[in-house]
Formats: sequence, structure tokens, C-alpha cells
Amino acid sequence: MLDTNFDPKAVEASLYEAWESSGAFKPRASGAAFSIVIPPPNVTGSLHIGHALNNTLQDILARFERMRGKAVLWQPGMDHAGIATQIVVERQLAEQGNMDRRALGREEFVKRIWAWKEESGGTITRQLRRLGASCDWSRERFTMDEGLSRAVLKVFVQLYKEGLIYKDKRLVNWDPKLQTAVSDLEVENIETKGKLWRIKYPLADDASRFVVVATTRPETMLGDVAVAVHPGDERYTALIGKMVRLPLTDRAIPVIADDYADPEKGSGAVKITPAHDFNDFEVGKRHKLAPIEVIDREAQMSGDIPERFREMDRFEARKQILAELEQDGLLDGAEDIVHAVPHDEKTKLVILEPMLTEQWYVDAKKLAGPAIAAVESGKTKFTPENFANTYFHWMHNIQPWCVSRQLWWGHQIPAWYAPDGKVFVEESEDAAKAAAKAHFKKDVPLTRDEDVLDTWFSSALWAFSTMGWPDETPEVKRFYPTSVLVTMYDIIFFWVARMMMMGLHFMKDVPFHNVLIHARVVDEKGAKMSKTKGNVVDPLVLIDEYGADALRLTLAMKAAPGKDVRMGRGVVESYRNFGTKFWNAARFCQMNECVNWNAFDPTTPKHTINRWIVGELTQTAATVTAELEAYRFNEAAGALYKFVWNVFCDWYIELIKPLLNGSDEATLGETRATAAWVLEQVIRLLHPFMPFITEELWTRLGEFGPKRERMLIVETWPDLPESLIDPKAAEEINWLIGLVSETRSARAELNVPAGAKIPLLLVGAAKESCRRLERHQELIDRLARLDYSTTADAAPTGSVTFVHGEATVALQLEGVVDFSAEAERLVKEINRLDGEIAKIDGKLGNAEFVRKAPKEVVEEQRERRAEAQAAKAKLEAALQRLRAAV
RNA sequence: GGGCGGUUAGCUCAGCGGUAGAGCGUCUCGUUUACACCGAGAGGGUCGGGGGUUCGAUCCCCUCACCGCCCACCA
Repeated sequence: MLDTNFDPKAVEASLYEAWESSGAFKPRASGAAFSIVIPPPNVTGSLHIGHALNNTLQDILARFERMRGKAVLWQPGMDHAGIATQIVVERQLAEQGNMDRRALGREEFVKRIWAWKEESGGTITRQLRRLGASCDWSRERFTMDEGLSRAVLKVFVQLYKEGLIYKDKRLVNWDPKLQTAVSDLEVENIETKGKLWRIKYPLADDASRFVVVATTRPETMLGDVAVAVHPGDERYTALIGKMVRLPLTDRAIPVIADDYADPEKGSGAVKITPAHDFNDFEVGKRHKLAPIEVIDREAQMSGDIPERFREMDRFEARKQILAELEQDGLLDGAEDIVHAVPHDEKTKLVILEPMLTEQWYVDAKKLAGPAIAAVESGKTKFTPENFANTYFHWMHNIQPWCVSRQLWWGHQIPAWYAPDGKVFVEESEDAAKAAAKAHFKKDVPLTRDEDVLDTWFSSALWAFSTMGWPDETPEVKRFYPTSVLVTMYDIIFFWVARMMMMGLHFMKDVPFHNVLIHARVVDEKGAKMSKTKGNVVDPLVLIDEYGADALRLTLAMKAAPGKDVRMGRGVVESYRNFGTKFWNAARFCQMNECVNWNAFDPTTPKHTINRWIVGELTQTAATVTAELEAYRFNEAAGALYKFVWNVFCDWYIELIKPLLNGSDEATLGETRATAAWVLEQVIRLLHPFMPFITEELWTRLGEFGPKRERMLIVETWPDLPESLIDPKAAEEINWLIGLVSETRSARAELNVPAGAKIPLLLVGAAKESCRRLERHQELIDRLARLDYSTTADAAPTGSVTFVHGEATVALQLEGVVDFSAEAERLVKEINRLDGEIAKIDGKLGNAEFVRKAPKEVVEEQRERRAEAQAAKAKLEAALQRLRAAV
């Protein structure tokens, strides 16, 4: 016999092991292909609740399609997370008192990272297993592994040769601590308190007059090349073309006219520092003013500046410059402001510096064209659809993608330089040498570019590089394009867009047919989870406490398209309870020998209750399938939740108890088989959501019934014909349920003691209702706790009444119940009906409504009015009887 | 500044042209042999404000307010 509770801890690990070792996670040899590539988590990462949601959804789809007979490939792996990993290992070196990476040297440092990766990397893949993720681990990939590195090389070289990768010197966001360029996308602008200083720039030919400029960054003034004013700004038109003296230096700079200067802002005159400001860079270009670099890569002052500032930290320099300006009487006050200051998104520690550097760029604009077209034409579809707009907006305004990083951990750029600076981009050093030799007609020494590629460069190839490309593997043929990409909206730009571009360019086809964008997991109050806030919910703690199934069901139930998922442990507990409920329903079936399911033909049951539940199940199965196909996980899970708890447990099990204890052998056998079969179908339907408990039940129930031939994970998905739905059975059982519910309600409302058994009379009932009462009498008596039930011609005086369909139900309660309470109840009900009738009359009295509304709607209103009227009449009669009796 | 989303029961959220729903919480009752991680029942909402379209609006449109998020900018 089954225990009263499911113990996830006791079975999860071994069930997972059984699945994996059976080969169930590998795509089957035949069948339509269904593939998903996992959004590769960072090798440094550990499972957070967002991963839990993301992978739960993927796993639900993978298991669903696997059961539907498809050859499912869920491709797992990790990315090398250039910056994050390098930081982790550098920190570790420091903690262990080792030399820093520069002292260690590049080769040794990279070796240490690999060692770290082998030892500590990939925690997350073990944690994904605990969640139940059915990835094909035998195919696990890493962006830095040999195959993927080969793909990276090939892609870089080809794009270079096609002119789609080039080197350029322009401003990038620079991290002075890590000393690397970072992507514009990785910049987080943080609102910071600061000051806006007003500085006087004296006119070169008349030192008594000034142009006042406003700035939040006085230290950059040493690199000013001009002061810009708006051409239409009358305050300054006279000054255009004149020179001003740049304070603290001996340089004079021109006053130029440019639309960029906004008369509304600051003083209307703006200092132009092309080397250290993105907007100024553009202004400088327009006016052919060469940038003057005054801040170096370590964020120290440098270059052509007064000696005293040299090698001074940028913020030290700011203080010093302000002090000197003050002394010279050139500071014209300051105001406090709050402005957005660029920080590195990951570390958030260092203020980034716009820096003029030479970097490698991908011509994203050219690659974006086909990627935009593919979404426009529907070759790739976003769910929810509106995320396509986000995608389009970014793609239409796409900027060159800076792909080089000044790090050591990553794919080193395959570019070699000859002594004269001539660059050779080839897949290997030998090829570069050969190319150089061909070019120079002799051997020349080459040095390789030091930089590595942005991690997202390799991630962009993930959909095909993981399948073995550039080799023509069977996997590429079979599983590319992938079926669906499941991801969050925050990486549409980083990843989805770039995969689209690379996929279309190199594979000549989209990387995925569907992009399912899910929401973010936030805390119970709706706030973003963060370590600093301390509101992080750890999925592993939840799994320990409630089991992986409870966590998964919670996430699925809450994953409404486009909505943030709020998580607290309370909800997880309630879905754990659902698991227990389901477990006990199975336990009930097993205890009552409802275990022989395999020879059952669902078209055969004779008994209404059995025909009804088969129909209900059929409907539920259809809903679950349709909702999963549409990625509405919450609807699919919700339909199952309702069916299991509110239909199967609340009613079916209660309804069949008498049949199971009855003496009718034929009905007994049929009921056992039906219950077993329905349970069996539900176990299958629930499996994608709750794989552990369902697999365990599958195994355990198999000990009592026919032998299981295979594990549930590879069983077939219920595909039930609509013909199994019997509307007449549904009508009858709904009548019965209604009768019982209303009786219970009346009893409770009138405080009839729960144990009291009372008689029920069905008055004025149609033949069909009488027959129904007769057929289900035993059940009704039991469920409504009746002494007996019967039909009658008239309601006896002194009874409690309610209306059920065409009939009046009278509960004989004389002596048990307070009749003034009953009168009150009747009056309340009559008033309610009056309200309804009035409302309907309002509609029907409106000629426009009758004329314009669809016939069915008008007819429905008429019927409802008639019903309400009839019910009211019955209740009024009951009220009169009651008053007469008192 | 541009864009997207939200505002529905005490809380968290579904629903989205034609009788307002769930989970949790609250209250009452209950040891009916699957389950107290349970059962039965109840209470609780002019569906953010205003306007419009419509025979009819929680649902569509406009507008306002507030709350999120994304992008851009911040002299």
C-alpha cells in the first residue's frame, strides 16, 4: 500500500538517475524532430529562481513532445562568461595569496581558469538535474570547448573576409578596473547624486568677458576642443567663430555653432570633449576637430595636459581642477543634480569611462536585414507577439557590435599582425603565416591580436555550433532550425537577435521557429530579487522543502504570458498540497483495486458516472494539449489542477464509493477499470509538470496492476476522441452535483447539525428528474447526509425549500431548524431573483437590444427570465406555506 | 523624451464584448475508513477616475491618475 504522503526526497534522485541512464533524455531514433537549445547558463552560475522558471518551461515542453512521440533533443550546455569567470578566478588567486594574473602570465592564468572550471564550474548543471530537467547530458557543450571554438573561428574569419567584421577606432564604454571594453548593452546607468558646475571660459581677445559652460565632469575639460552653441541662440551668435581660452591650459578653442547645443540646458553653451563623451565625439567629427585624449585606460589623467595633473586619478583631478578654477575666479557656482552615471551592469562597482580605442566590430546593420525579414514574414514567431516590437525596434536602430574584449578568458581573436601593422585574419597561425608570405613574398614575423571575443559572440552560434557545425552532422540536419527558444525578455538583444543574425547568415535559415518569452520571477511584493536586498528565494531550498514537483507546478501555474511571476514559499506549499491530494487519490484507487487499466476501452462504460468522468477527462486532456501547444502553461496546469481536485477527487471518488462497495459485480468491475484508466491518463497528463510524483506513482501502481513495460517518461500522451464526451451523462451528473451542493448549502446556512440526517422530498419534478433521483438515491442520501429521499406531489408544511431545475426541493426540518431563519433565507433569495429579473427586463425592454443582439443571446435572456420567474414563484409559495405553518 | 505592460475580492493573480473567477487568508461547521498537506459551507468586488463606440463594456477606443519595466538622454 502507498503511504499517505509522497516523499520527494526519498525518490527524486533515483528516479532522475533511472531516466538518464535509460537513455530517455536522448532523442529517439525515429519520429518528428523537436529541439530546444538551452539558454546556456554561466559556468560560474548557480541555479536561481529565474533559471528554475526558464528550465521548468523547457522541460514541460520537452516531456510533452517526447510523450507525443517526437524525437526530442534538449541541448544543454554552458557559456564561458568571459568577464564573470575571469573575475572569479582572479579573486580566488588573491584570496589564496597567489600572484595576480599579470604576474602569472596569460598562458598560466588561462590554465588556472580551466582548472577552476573542472573543479568548481558547472554547479548549475547538477542543480538542473534536481529540478528534473530532461536535457540530453551526453551532448553537453561549453562555448570554449574544441568544437564550438572551431565554429567561432570559422565565423569570425568568414565575416571578416566578407567585410562584415572590421576594426575601428571609436568611443567605447571602458571599464578602467577590468581594463576592457564592455558592450553598450552591459552598461547600467545608475541614478547618482552629483553636481553641475558652471565654469567661465574667458574670450581670447577680451579676458574680461566669458562664455559660461555647465558640466558634471570638469576633469574632462582638459580635453576640450571647442565650445558649442546653438546657431539660433541669440545670446551667442556674436561669439560664433571666436576663440576662448581653455582655463588651466594654454590652449585656445573655438566657439562653434551646432544643433547639438540646447539653449534650454545649462547655460546654452556646452564644452566639447570628443575623446570622452559620446555626443561630443559626434560633434567633433562634424566639425573636424581632432579628439584630445586626457584620461588613460586606468582612468588617470594623461596626455597633453599640464604636468601637475598627469597620472592623477580622474576624481582627484576633478577636485584639483575645481579648486584651481575657484582660485582663479572662474567657477560660476554649482547646483546639485541627480544624473545617470554609467556603471558596469555586472559588478556595478566602477564608473565606466567613454574611451577612444581600437576595437573589432561586427557590421550588425547588414546582418540585421534578413533577421528582421524573418520575423516579419513569420518564419520566426514571438510569443507573446508584442515582443516582436521590442525586437524590431532594436534591430532597426542597431549599432555596430563591438566584439573585442581586453580579457584573457575567451576566444582569442584570430588576427595576426605583420610588423607594418598589416593584419591577417585566418583560422590558424599557419594559415595567417601563409597569407602573410603570399602578401609580402617572404616570411615575416607575426604577432597575434591579444583580445578575445565577447562571450555573446559564441553564444550567438549556439543553435548550430552545439550540433556540431561546421561539420555536417546528422544533428544539424535533423534538429536545425530548432523548434522553440525559451527565454526571458532581458536577453532579446544580447542573444535572440544575434542568434537570428548568425543563424540566417551561416545556416541560411532561422535558428528557431518560435521564441517563447517568459517573464521575470520577482518576490512576493513584486520587487526584483537581489542579493543586496536579501529577498532572494533559492529554488534549491524550495526543492528540499517541498519537492521539485511542487516548485515546478508553482512556476507553471504562475507563468501567464507576459506577467511577472511572484514567488513566496506559501504558494509552493499549496501546490505541494496538490501533489499530496493527487497521491491520495491514487492511493484510494489502489486500495480499492482500481488498478487494471490496460484492457480498458473507454467507449464501453455503461454507468452514467463512469461515462461522465470519461467525458470530463477527455475534455481536460484536450484543453491541456491545446494550451501547451499555445505555450499557455498556466492554463494547461490550471485545467489539470481543477480536474484532479474539483472533479476527480471532490466528486468522482465520492460518487463511486458506493459502487465500489456495492454488490453489482458488473458495475464494480466497470468502475474499477474506469477509475484506474482515468487515473492512468491523469498521471500521463501531469507528467510534464510533475515528473517525479507521476513517475513514482506509475512505478508503484504498476506493482498492483499489469506490469509496466517502460517508464512513464517515454509513455504516450493521451489523445482521446471527442466522441468520448457524453453530454447526457454530463447533464445528469451535473444535476446530481447541483442537488447535493444546494442541499449542503441550505443545511449549512440554517445551521442544521452536520450529523443530523434529514428527509428530502423532490416536488413537482419531471419524469427525468424522478428517474435520476431514483438512480442515484443512495449516492444523494450519502453525500447530502439524508435520512431518505423521495418524490412527492406537494411540499409539506414546515419544510425548508429551494429550487433545483424545474423541481422544488423540500427538506423536512421541522423541529430541527429555526423557521424565521428559513423565512429570511427565502426572502433573501427572492430578492436576489427579483434583481435578476429586473436586470433582464431592462435588457428585453430595450427594443434595440431585441432587434440587434444575436438571436441566441436574446433567447438566452428570455430563458433565464423564465427560469428566474419560475424559481421565484416556487419560493414564494414556500414562503407562504412557512408563514401558514407558524 | 520614446516604447511596453499593469491598475479586478483582505493579499497574489486569472478572465477580456452578453449571468464577476481561482489560490492563499478570514469566518462557521466537521475525527463520513484516500487525503487535516483534508472535507462541507459562508462572507467578501459600483473590475483605478472620466469620456466615447455598442442594443450591451471589466473586456474595444480616447483621456487622466498612479505603479512597474525597457530604450534614449541628462550641460
